[in-house]
Amino acid sequence: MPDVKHFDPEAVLDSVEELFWRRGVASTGVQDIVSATGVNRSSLYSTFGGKRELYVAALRRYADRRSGPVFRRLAEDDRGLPAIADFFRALIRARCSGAHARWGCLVTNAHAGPEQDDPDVRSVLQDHHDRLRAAMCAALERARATGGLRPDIVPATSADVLALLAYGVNLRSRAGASPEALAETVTAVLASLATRPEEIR
Amino acid sequence: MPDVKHFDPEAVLDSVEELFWRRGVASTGVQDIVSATGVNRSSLYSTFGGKRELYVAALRRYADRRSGPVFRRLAEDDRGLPAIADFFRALIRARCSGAHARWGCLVTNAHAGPEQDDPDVRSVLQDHHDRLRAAMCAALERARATGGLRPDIVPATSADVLALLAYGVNLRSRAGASPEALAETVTAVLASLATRPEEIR
DNA sequence: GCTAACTTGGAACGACCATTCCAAGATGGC
DNA sequence: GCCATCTTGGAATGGTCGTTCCAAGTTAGC
Repeated sequence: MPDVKHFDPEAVLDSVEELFWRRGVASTGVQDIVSATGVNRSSLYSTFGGKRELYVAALRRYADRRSGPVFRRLAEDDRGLPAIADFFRALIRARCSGAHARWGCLVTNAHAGPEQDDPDVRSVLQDHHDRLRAAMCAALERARATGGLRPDIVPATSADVLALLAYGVNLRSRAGASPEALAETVTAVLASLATRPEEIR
Repeated sequence: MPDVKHFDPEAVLDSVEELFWRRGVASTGVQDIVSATGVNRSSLYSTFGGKRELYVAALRRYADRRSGPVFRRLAEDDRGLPAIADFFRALIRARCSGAHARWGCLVTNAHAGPEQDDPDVRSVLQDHHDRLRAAMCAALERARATGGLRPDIVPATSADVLALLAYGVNLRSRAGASPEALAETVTAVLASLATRPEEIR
């Protein structure tokens, strides 16, 4: 009976995610979203709530659709350390070149801003962190199973190390760190985990 | 001949540094600075320039007076790995408890915001990063000299690892990471560098 | 005590902020 | 074609933003 929406909310969230990712929450106004999407303010507010809700939705979307699949692939990859090496290779490439070069990671960026003390945001951060750690841990356990991990390495603890390392890569890539230097840093960490250096590939 | 300043610019910068540190650049208005310092807008503008200049000055001050001495102490400490362990112990304590708990590091935070593409800000970030790496590298070379470092460890590369780790600690502590978990993560990295586990203390 | 030089208080600026409101428009079922 | 129902356009809200401006106040040298 009623009128139907004249736009695709999912497509709007895509644009919003990109805006917040590239320019940050504080620097992105509702007007910017209106301009970028072509959707009217009223429609934005009636559909999503407000700026805060838009940000949380975009953040959740980023964690689900961008980080999520990557983490899942890592967790399901049964090669062990080479899987982790590939993860970091792809990460560094995405952070330093291509369409999103020097944008960092939306979730990582959220850690550093005032937005992180919003409970909804905080829960996305925690969830994201747990999933990253779990994926790392799974990959390390594969490495252990195939004998690729040094005997004194504890997967759960080293998963934390690798997670923090990923945040570091996300951060420093924003300031223009060279992909080569980042790759060397990552390789050094992986070498400290491997029984044989060639394990990392 | 002229009138003299009725306030201490250094004291103002102290307050400004704290405001930007705690609440972030974007969320801190000039009005907040006026209220916190009691110094009039006109005086602020005629003395410092504007908000951008105030932020850059505060950031530089943070790097010089907060990070600087800590880096210097680390670089001059001749104990090797225990010096690095102490550095991280103090870092974690400062980030997770006390007056600045969960504030993170002003320089680390600057990486994630839109302020980082200001050339002046960028140069502070680069300088800060270089000094952190150099201090880590110096400490690692001491460890090498005293035989505390595994033979396959390259100080310069591991310095990069430790620097990224420090950024990771700064970031995650903001989201409420437990000091115990962070300490365990750091210990795992240090253990991978040491010839003998007891080297870390 | 006068004056030149600088600081200070406080109002005012225009631009932008997120949000609200309502009349006008569009739609699907009858 | 009509109506109930939702969406849309666009103006308007009150607030805050960073910055500017100028008159009034304060000081040191003469």
